[in-house]
Amino acid sequence: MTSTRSLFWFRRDLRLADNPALLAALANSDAVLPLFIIDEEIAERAGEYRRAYLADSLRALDQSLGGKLAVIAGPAVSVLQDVMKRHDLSEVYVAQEFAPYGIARDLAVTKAGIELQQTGSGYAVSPGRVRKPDGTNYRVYTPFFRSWLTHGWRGPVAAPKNPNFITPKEADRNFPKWHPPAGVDLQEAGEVAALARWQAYKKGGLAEYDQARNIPGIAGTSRLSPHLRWGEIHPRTILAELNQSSANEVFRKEIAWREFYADVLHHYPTTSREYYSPVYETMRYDKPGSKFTAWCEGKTGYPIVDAGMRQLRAEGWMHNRVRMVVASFLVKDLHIEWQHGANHFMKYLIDNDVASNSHGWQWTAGCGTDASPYYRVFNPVEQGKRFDPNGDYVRHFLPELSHLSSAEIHEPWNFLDGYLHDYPERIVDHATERLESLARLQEIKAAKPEAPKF
DNA sequence: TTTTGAGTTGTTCGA
DNA sequence: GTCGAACAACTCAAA
Repeated sequence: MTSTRSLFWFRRDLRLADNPALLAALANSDAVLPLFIIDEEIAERAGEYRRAYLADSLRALDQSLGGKLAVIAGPAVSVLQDVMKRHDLSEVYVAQEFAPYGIARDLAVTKAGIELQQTGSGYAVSPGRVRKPDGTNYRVYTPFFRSWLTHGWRGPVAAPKNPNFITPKEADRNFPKWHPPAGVDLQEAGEVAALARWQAYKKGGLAEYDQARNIPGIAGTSRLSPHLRWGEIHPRTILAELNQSSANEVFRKEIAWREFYADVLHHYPTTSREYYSPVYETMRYDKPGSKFTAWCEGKTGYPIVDAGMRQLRAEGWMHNRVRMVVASFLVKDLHIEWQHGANHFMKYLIDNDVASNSHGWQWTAGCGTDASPYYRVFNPVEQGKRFDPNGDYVRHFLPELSHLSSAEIHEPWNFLDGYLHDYPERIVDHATERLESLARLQEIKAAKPEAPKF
């Protein structure tokens, strides 16, 4: 019998535990070369934050593999062809990808004559699997969630035992030397860190998740999003350990939101960039200019908005409640199209998942899968007072407001010393822009019905 | 087919 | 300050 040598191509599944595709590679081969391909086009586009996180995650993965991870930069097709030839590898094992870029890349690989052995995906239920009784996909979250629960998923599988990995040549171990910008502290990457974070959160914050998740000033969320984005932990691993308590149920629903948005993007692949509700494309918007710059820099004059935008630059991450507030502000107070905000987020976020990002933005912009009958316009002052009542979050990211009391901090314009330390004046008046946004909505609502002539 | 009920995350207004 | 209704008649799922 001839020995079979295969390639395992790591992409968005940078882990050994609960990785059925990796198990399939090892089960069907005598030896497996683990490889990660650096896509230089993406690396160029990605910000320093994302790149630094990936570099950290690759180092962690290599450590788990006993120093046997090959890392090669270049176009996927030519790297695969070259590596397979040089190492005499006959099969390529992967987990299926569903984001537009991954789909296009894998299609190019397949068209070049390289067959991909696909097992599993980064979701408990792969996109496209949850269907209504009539076979069509869901467009509303709650019915999707119920159907997703009914569908169910397999349990987690253990990491491979005594795997026979091929040792790559030093020349094939080109780990990127990417670092975060000076003064930026990213959370630790890698499978070990992901599992440790999950276990600590399960023992600690999870029991209060339903209450604490909306308060950005405390560590009430799990911060597992970057780990899920890179597949350092699989959602199955998390779901298998959740119970029926209300806090666990809310957390399970957040996992399901990730799966819902992946499913929606799967069925409507252009919605990563285009309007899910096309009528919103006809709305009047303002071109991004100095106000957009102020938003990016956290200098809008609205404390909760500015604190969020500065957290993004400080940590490559932003609290979910605040993501909604800053997104609503960009679209409904500054009248700037959601794609500009989504691009900015993708550049900075270490959890940059295109499905969750684009559809999270579209939900807030009003053009997404929100089933609400009314047009939500977040009030940045009310949101600040309600979810950051002590001002802890604002104070942490806006030192120029740290002298203000919790009663003053969300409305510095009402207090004599509000601008003592050069905090910017408000760039717009929220009440005015809210009405402007509603007026622009009326324009498209009025234009939409094309009445028959007779 | 037609009908009925439900819909993540909100805000404002007036009692 | 608190609380319920209105928002606007919508879209979608499911029976």
